[in-house]
Amino acid sequence: MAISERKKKILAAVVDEYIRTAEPVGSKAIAQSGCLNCSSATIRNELAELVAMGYLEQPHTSAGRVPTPMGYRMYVNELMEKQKLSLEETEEMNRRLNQKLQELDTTISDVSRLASQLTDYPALALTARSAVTVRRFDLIYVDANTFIIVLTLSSSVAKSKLVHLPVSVDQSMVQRLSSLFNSGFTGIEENQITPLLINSTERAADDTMGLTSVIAAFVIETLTEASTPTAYVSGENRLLNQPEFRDPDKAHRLMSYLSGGGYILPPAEGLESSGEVRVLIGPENVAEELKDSSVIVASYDAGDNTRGLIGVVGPTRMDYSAVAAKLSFLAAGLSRRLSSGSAPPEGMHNKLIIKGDDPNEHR
Amino acid sequence: MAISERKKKILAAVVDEYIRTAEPVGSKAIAQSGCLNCSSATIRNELAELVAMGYLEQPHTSAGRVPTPMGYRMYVNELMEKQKLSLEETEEMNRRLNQKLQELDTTISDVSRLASQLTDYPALALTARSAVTVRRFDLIYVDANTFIIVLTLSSSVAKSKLVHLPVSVDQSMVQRLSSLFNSGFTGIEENQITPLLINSTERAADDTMGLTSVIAAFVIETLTEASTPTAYVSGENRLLNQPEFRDPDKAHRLMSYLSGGGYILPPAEGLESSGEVRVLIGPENVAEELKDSSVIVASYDAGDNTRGLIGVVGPTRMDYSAVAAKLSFLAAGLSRRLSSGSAPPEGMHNKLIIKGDDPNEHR
DNA sequence: GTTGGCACTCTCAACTTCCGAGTGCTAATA
DNA sequence: TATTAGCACTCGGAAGTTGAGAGTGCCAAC
Repeated sequence: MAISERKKKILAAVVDEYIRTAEPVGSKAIAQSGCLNCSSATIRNELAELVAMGYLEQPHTSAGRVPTPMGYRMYVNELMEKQKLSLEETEEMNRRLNQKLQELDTTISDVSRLASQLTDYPALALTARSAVTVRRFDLIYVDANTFIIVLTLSSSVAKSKLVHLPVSVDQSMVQRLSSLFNSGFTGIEENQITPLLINSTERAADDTMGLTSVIAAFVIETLTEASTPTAYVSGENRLLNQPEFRDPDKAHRLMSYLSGGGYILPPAEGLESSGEVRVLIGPENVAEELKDSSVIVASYDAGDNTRGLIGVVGPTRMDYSAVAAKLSFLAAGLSRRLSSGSAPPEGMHNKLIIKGDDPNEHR
Repeated sequence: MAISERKKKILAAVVDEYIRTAEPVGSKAIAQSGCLNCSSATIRNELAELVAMGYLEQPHTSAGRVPTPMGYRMYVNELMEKQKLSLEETEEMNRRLNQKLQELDTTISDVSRLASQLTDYPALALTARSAVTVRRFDLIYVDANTFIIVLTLSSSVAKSKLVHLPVSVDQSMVQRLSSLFNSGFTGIEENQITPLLINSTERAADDTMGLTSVIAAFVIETLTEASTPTAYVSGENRLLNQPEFRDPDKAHRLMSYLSGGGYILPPAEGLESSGEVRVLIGPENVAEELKDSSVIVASYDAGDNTRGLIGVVGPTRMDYSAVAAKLSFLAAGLSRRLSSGSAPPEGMHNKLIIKGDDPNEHR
């Protein structure tokens, strides 16, 4: 059965009102809201039909109506007015985003924190790096017992490590290893680093002290770390602001789940363009713990064909429109700053390093 | 007025029982617990006096007694039996500690998570690095537009950064800068890096492209970061396990405070030897938000004359004895692994890098 | 100094009552 | 045929009531 225009309006009104008040919505409230010119009785009839159709439900006879997941779905897909952020809001967000991105390194987890602050829901951020390889090796000889490994990754990040040795090495050995690693270990992914490769390098370098395996271990570690998606969760405690989580047990369940990490995300994969937003309502989530919560995620482009996610978790009664707008904005801002060219994500703070900043900015 | 031996026993019994059950403790319960041979009436008399002395209080007439902060303080200082960890417990903790420390980098925040898991309270870890300087500079020339900065810090950690340039530089310039920084910027603290110093270096290097300031900025950033204490909080949500935080508002208040970072710690400074434990009970805390919670912290030695803290937060009704034992053990373990010599905290995973591992281990 | 006994207090859980919001239905109306 | 006004009915939740039980303080006896 098709849903009439008026029913849509009524459904939208119910969802809006419920999002605002967290209380079941009665026919009278809708009649008074003024967007329809008809009496509460008419609306009651319509409401009854919307219940029959599965868009709404009643907690009990003679309470107001509450949207079902199906109702929210309809709302998200067709009814809600896509919220435009006000000028002040975008400025505020830009300001804070810039501020965050000026700090180094922990960018992504900071953005997750920012998302949580802006939406007042728990937020999560997921990096999803794809294949990373070593582009270049440098070994710096410090003294007979110490050298530094410097790896330049395909993602244009340099990682280094200081190694102390219980035995002494000479400079020529370090040099030999450096060139061997540069030819043998660059451009390959972590899973292509086999014991065989390590052994042959060790023999070729005439290394009897196990230096090769130290270096190889660092390479494997670094590549694994760089290509493993990690999830950052922040603001779990904001859940307690929501009336539906006044039950400490319920809140605790979800919060532990969230703290546990981001097993939330399998269903959220497959977002294409950055800034695109996906909404998962209640039972649409695969995780049991999320079956009566909603997740909103936006994807961002981190360069190198990799994309990450930022999102928030809340009760099904979420302000989908506002949250979606904010996340989308954040994701887009993040993409602009991270993806363009192959500039390193960290430290765009200096004027000199201007590669691929926001193309809309005139400088 | 001095407190009699029997009163101490009774007080200890009340605290123990209250820690166990979170319910006010009645005279009968103590009489039956069997550690005193006297009737409940006698105990009632003693209890009344303990109330008068300020060690206990009654939520209302005709409820059992509950310890006051002063009562807890007495308990912690004199009465509680210092809990010994069982063999299984220490083994389990060692196992997990080793496991954590094999992973790199995020060690401290991992240990905080571990502390939270072990105690089932929210935990925090604070690094408190002191003055850090650069010990050595290396600039690696990659191509005309790219070079890598490698800083070796006095804390025996190497930090690196890949720099892309919009202009081209020649190798000799990079070399010049490298030696200038090595002579001018090593061994000094962040606050000694003045615009004057930067300017003179710039002129000496004949650098018209601002490379000097890029490098200097990275140095400042790195030193600042390395010497700024950071706090990691984990397991905030475990608070909800405690009956005293069943009120979501109360829980929320404390959790937000914790998520905000570690302003908790000023009062906890001044712990000397590592593994030493300090207990702050209720109003002894300076932070308003902690006035009816307790904090237990243990200090660890991170080498280089720096010490950090790990601790947990919970209701005043905490199992002080068990928690203190566990934290002390964790802190000691952490110290052993971090402090000895100047071995880098990260990556003890390889047999080769054996500097200053647990001296009790025979290998 | 210790104990048993007893009257008293106060909380908490269970139960009851009652109000009002909101419904569904019916009959009247446009 | 769609809408509206009116009305009886339902049900949840707040407020009030009650009773049981745990625990106390105090007194008199040991």
